Order: sequence, then C-alpha cells, then structure tokens
Amino acid sequence: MMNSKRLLDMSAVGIRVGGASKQAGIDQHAEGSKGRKMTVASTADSGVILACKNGPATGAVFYKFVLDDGSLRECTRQDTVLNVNDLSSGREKYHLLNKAGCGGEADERNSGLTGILTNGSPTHCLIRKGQKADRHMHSEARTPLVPSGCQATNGQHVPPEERYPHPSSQIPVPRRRKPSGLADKEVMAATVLTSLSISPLVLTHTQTASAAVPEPASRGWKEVLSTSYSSSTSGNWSWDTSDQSVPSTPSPPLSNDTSKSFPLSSQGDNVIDDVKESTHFLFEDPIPRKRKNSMKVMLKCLWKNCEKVLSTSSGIQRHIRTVHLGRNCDSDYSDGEEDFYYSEIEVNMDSLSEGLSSLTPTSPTTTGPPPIFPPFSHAAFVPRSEPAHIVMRGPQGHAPSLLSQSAPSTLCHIRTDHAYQGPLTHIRTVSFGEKRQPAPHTHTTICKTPPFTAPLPKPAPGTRKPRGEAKKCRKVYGMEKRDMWCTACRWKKACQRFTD
DNA sequence: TCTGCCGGGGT
DNA sequence: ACCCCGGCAGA
Repeated sequence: MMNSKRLLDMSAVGIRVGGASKQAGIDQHAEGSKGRKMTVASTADSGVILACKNGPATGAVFYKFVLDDGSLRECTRQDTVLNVNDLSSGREKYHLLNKAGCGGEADERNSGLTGILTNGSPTHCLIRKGQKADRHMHSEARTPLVPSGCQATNGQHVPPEERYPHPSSQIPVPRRRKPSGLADKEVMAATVLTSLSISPLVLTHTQTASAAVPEPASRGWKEVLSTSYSSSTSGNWSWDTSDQSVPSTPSPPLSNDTSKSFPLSSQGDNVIDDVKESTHFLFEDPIPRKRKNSMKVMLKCLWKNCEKVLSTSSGIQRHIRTVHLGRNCDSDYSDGEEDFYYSEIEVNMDSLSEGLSSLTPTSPTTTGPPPIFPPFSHAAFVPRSEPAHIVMRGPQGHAPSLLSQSAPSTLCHIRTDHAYQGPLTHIRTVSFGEKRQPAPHTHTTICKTPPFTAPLPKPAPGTRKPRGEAKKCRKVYGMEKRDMWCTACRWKKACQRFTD
C-alpha cells in the first residue's frame, strides 16, 4: 500500500509519488472557500514541495514545485495529467493528477497521504489507514484535518480541545445513523464486498485508470473507496476494508500510538468508525444467547448513585442520555457525543418475582416511568460481563472530554473468567475495545470501590459453561495423539488451548 | 451419539 | 498439584 501511488485530492489536485515508499507530510493553509492556498510538503527526502493556490475569481489553480535540485516550477490546473518526471531531476517520478470535482467523489482509495486537505468545500476525513500523523505534518494542518466535512454534517462547531478522542478505554459506538434506504445499504454492502474481493493490484490499476474513466463508470468505485476512509461527506457511513474488528487477526498495537495519533490526526476516526459499525450492530442486534432457567439479561446503569436497570440497550441509553447527560427527554436526538455506562447483568427473575412482580421490565418505548429495581442483591443479580462503557462519538470523533471524566468511578471488572464469556460479550467482539484493554486506565479491567466486590457466589448449580465453538484438542489431535492435548483436555477439563 | 467439561476422587 | 474419570448436558 505504501508503495502504491499516492493521490492527494485537494478538491482538484492529486499528487502521485510513484514507487517511492515515503510518507507525505502535509501542510495546509486554508483561506476559505473562495480563495485558497494550500501547500503540500512532500516526502522529506524527496525535496519536493507542492504549492497550490487558485484565485477566487478565476478558479485557476497553480501548482508550484520545488524540485530536488532546488528549482521552482509552476504549472496550471489545466495540466490534467502531468508527468513531472521531465521536470524533476529524474530520480523519482512525480505525477500530478488533476481530478475534476471535489468532495467525496474523489477517488482516495489508494491515497498514501496521511491527511486530506480541505478547501472549504465539502471535504474529506481521510487519514491513511494504519498511519499515524506524520511527524512532518505541520501544526497548521491539524485543525483543518479534523473532518470538517463531518462538521458540516451536523452543523456544529466543536472546540478544538474536544475534537480529539482522549485515549481512554471507552468503547465508541456508532452515532445514530440517519435513516437511509435499505437499498442503498445493500448496494453499499455489495459494492464493498466486491471491492474486498479484488486484489490491491487490481485496485491500483483501476485507480490509475479511473482518471480517464467516465464518471458514471467510476462513480461506484469512488463512492465505495471514498467511504472506505470515512470520508463520505454525509458522515453516515464508514467502512474499512482492513478488518480490524476481527479479534483473531492480530493488529499492530494501538495502545502506544493512539495517544499520539488521536490528537494529531483523524486517523482514529477510521478505527472508531469501524467500531462504531461493530458496536452498532451489536447493540442493535445483539447475539442471541441461551438463557438458562429464569435468568434474564438486564442492563444496569453504572452512573454514580444510579441503580437504574432496564431491559434494553436503547432504554438504558435513553435513560443515560436523558437523566445523566441532561439531554432532552422528548427527543431522541443525539449529537453523537455521549458516554453510556451500563453493565449487563443477569437477573434471576424467580428471585425477583416475589417483590417485583409488579415491576416487570418494560420497554423503553412504553410511556410511563421505567421500572426501578431496588438495590441489587447477589441472590438476584449475577453480573455477567464487564460493564459496557459506551461512548457515542461525534462525527468528528471527538474526545469524550468532560463526559468521560464525570463517568462513574465504580466500574468493576466483574467476572474474570473470560473462558465463560469469550467473544460472546460485546466488548470482546469490538476490536477497538480489545486493543485498548491493556491500557492501564481501562475501565473494564479496573476495579475501584466496586459495588460488587463481595465474593461472587459460585454460579448457581446448573449454570454450565456453554460449549465452545472452537475445536478442542480432542478433535484437533484425535485420540491417537492424546499426548498432544492440552493438560486440561487430558484431564477432561475446559480446554485451555482452544479457548473460545 | 459425540463431545466438552464439571465435579469429585485418588495419588 | 497432578491426574483420572463418571456423568451431565449441549450439539
């Protein structure tokens, strides 16, 4: 990917550095939508600087190059495809791709840039996947690099200090997507799948050709590819071809980089958006699990001094939004920057039935006050999983800021026997949360003044660990190679090698 | 019926 | 602690 050509879409301009695996630093000076002046500092060792400006009236674009030998060259936008090889010293080839249009139509699929410049028009939120903000990136570029296109989406202006996600353990969840046509989603999904099935080589070729492909033919690609980097100006869709949400696929650790890259770039947006999608589906469509006996999964608000228990995630989120976040009770509106702290618990309805027979959980959609359960008793509540600390991030991928700081401090890792939970808990299915778990401040693993610190009662008789999906030693090695089994398997205990 | 694994016992 | 196994329960 790094050696793929690089396209910088400055609403009209792409710069392609062929063959060079260097990371481009970006400097940007935005001067509004009319007059604009942008400067791109290319690779440090290439010595190439591209300056772009256009006049407010003429719209003519001039590109200024500082070549390796120090000479200056200028060209105009009309040079649709300019091979700068003949301009340069010949050591490297620099291509200029002048792309028509601006905004999300640009093909950014193979962009090797760490950021996309904005120019006042609907802009991108493009950060090259897997790259943190380049050290060459100038400070001036940072703020504009915040996906201003997304800002335009909700029309809100957020102070800069709130724009960048604080590297915390919070699990971001998707902001509410605006309803869109099902057909659109299906088309999008199909197109994304199609794009995934095509090798990067083909993509590169397609990308190269796309400059000359008529718009209708390349539009589908461009839409998909642009959304691959969360650059859709609508801000309603994001997808990434690098499946970071698969826990079984080891990814480069984020723990160290996130703290740096988050404040510096919008790279986190991609990741966050990934998680957003994952968690969105997880919450919208939780994996059905077997419930034994009369155990029912409830969601308990973990806000301080709040014992609210609701039966649905939407209900608990609404509760948090309205009660703790002070949102408008009447509106389901979410500005996308909310912290949701709640824990999934199992409620023994039998134990509750005596005193709470009249307080059966109600759907949050029903009018009237939601049920409030009395303080928990361990006889009735069996914590099932880590508390779900959910952060609704804004379109800018802002830091949770104050909301997180006011978060409950009593989060507790309730049950550590992950073998019993495995990927079943929604936290563990979220790659982002998974990566962040080692963070020392991870809420889900820190136990402070926990409300459930009392020795947990053993699982009630009859509660058995659900069978794992993974093949165990017995199946993998067979009876003949029993000596290759893990010890637990040999002892007919829970397999330790192939945990779920 | 196969398989995972809990619970219990033996050393 | 290590090892084994009866038996339960899910697939």
